[in-house]
Amino acid sequence: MGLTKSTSFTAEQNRIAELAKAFAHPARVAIIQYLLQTNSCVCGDIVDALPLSQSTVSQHLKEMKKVGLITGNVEPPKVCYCINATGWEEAKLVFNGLLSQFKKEGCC
Amino acid sequence: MGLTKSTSFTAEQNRIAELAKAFAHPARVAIIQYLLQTNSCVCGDIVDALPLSQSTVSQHLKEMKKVGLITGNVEPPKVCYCINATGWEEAKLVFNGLLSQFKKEGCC
DNA sequence: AATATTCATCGTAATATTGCGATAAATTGT
DNA sequence: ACAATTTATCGCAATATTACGATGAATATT
Repeated sequence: MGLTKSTSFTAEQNRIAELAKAFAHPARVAIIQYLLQTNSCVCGDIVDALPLSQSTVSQHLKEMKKVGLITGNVEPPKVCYCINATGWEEAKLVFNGLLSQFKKEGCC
Repeated sequence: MGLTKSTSFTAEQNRIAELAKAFAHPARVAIIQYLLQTNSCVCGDIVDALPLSQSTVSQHLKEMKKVGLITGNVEPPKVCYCINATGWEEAKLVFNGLLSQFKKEGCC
């Protein structure tokens, strides 16, 4: 099965894949769009805005935080989730860099 | 488990997620980079360039073709895989559109 | 027709992801 | 201390993904 070591690929390839995963599920996209569109960014509000349970949303948030795309500021008893400017800039660089490489004078 | 219907989310959210999946695995990224960097784009060459079996590479190519990011032109007995200009433009629009929405005057 | 080449598909196995309910942890307010 | 609120984590189940070898399909060559 999926026993491909990440060492089989370059660090850049692994990083791109990692960042892309943060966008590779509609719930994640919905969360990101919600964070972009509001200033509230409280976890509970995100849960209310999505057709998913609190625990599931929490997991998605955790994953996106792990790759550096969002941050979670504790404001007891709540947690304020936001886009992480640093990670977001990296994503912009990475995706723009990749997507701008195609010149349509292609082969076939 | 993963019983979230895609109908729970907007068509746009599903499409973004679908396109992101094409970039969400290092092998896919490697394939895309290979296609960007060469004009050869023959399936066999891609297989040789990756640490994966022919059947596995074929599956990845199939998936990326399904979402419209690449094309496969049959040139018996070979198949020439290329970036699909239309799908690529859509990906650029989609990701640029999303990534440009963040203004750092954020909340937290 | 038989063979060789190239790629797609099938069948199967291993792992990863997604999801939820239940429960734990942390803090506030009483 | 006790209850209430909010979020994280655990444990489990279902599905999806990834991977490979084996086999099949298609075409070109002999």
